[in-house]
Amino acid sequence: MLEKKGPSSVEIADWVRGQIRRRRLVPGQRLVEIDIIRQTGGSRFKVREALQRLDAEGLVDVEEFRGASVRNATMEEVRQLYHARGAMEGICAADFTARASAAQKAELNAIAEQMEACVAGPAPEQFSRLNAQWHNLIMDGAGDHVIKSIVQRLNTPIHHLVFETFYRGERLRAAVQDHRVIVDAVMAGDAKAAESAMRAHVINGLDFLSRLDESVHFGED
Amino acid sequence: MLEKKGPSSVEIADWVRGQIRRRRLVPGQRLVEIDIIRQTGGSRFKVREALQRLDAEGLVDVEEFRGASVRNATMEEVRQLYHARGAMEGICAADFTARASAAQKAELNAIAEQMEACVAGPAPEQFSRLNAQWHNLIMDGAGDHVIKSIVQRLNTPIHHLVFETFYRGERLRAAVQDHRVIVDAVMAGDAKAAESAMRAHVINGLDFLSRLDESVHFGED
DNA sequence: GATGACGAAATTGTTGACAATATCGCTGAT
DNA sequence: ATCAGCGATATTGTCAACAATTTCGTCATC
Repeated sequence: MLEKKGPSSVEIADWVRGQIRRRRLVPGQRLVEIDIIRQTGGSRFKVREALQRLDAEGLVDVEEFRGASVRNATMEEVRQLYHARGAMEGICAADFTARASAAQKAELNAIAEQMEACVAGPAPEQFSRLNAQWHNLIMDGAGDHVIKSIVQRLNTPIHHLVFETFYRGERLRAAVQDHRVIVDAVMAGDAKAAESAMRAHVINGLDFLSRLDESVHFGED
Repeated sequence: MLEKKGPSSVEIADWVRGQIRRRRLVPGQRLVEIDIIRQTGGSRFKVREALQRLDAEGLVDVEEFRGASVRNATMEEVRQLYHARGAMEGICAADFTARASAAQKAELNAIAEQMEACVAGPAPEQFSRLNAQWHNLIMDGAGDHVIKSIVQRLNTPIHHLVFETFYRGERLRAAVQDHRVIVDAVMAGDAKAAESAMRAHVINGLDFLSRLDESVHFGED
């Protein structure tokens, strides 16, 4: 008999993280323990452990006697997160160039081509999925697992922002161009060029976001 | 009346982190809840919350029914942590060049000069303290608080390794030279040069460590 | 003497009840 | 009508007892 054990604190933390990524929980919203218990089936103890984890990750803010709430990033914090991410993914691009297998490099190119074909399409979800695949492939092929986990943690608070940008056609076209430059550098075996191109690519995303921010303010309540 | 409350989970986590940094707790060592309760005065609940936090930070490893133990970094993990740190501190060096006040830049130079005078001295602790001050000043002056907190988290598992290197005179001399190059770039207002010099400086530390690792193996039990 | 089963001790996981605190609505006086 | 004070309710913090699991020592057997 498989007795259904309740979820572990790690699984509960993953669940909350997923809710935040899907925008079912928005910045500033309070996380009431009872609600999480009802929705995940976990015990109160495990829920509180999970919230401590998320607080350590910087994703939620736990205040004494006032509970947890989803942290909301200022534009300056977003800027720093993007710069950090650009630097880390740049390292991965260089390592990918030097260490990835031929098959992985071919797949990188294949995904980039799929994205090119997808630019005109109406579904940003598809594009976003391919984009995630592409970036993950680089970090995996580089063998930089520690850096990958850091990047994923950095990304969670700004995940929805990244997704927002994919609703704009111009951003899609720019991203595809950036990817082409990076793939070419990788294929040519030029690690330094791949690194700086990847870094520029991420910073381009930040610039695009900054311009959006000037017209529509994300950070407001 | 100030009733002395027990330490919070954050304070307990800080205590454990400090013990690990001071090498009173070494990699692989098991962290028994009872012992931490006795030494910190915290309740079991808070101790467990603290251990979850540290697990989320990647500093300890919590296994089901087997408790927490200090995580033991492989040389490959150390390599990635150094590369990540180099990239992040590089960003800070560039931002420092662009954004720091004249007073902060003068202080940066002053600390560098103190370190130069300290090279011949017998106390690596003094040098290590100045080094930490110098690196913190750059991150503070750059205004990159988010990046600073990431760097500090990355550093904890390798803190003792960084300290080890300061026992060797040749490393001290090399570090002082690197610092001079960085300070000069900052003073000249050349952000790009400051960034690449800072990055090279951190990677130099890694190289030194790698050479040490070939003769003396740190990672063994 | 080596090996495996068994059980006691140590350690961690879980639960529920209770205390402390904040939040919000209500009452009443001005 | 407005606001201060007060109390009820919701939520979080704490603790102690109990259950589950691992670990280690013991003893019998081959």
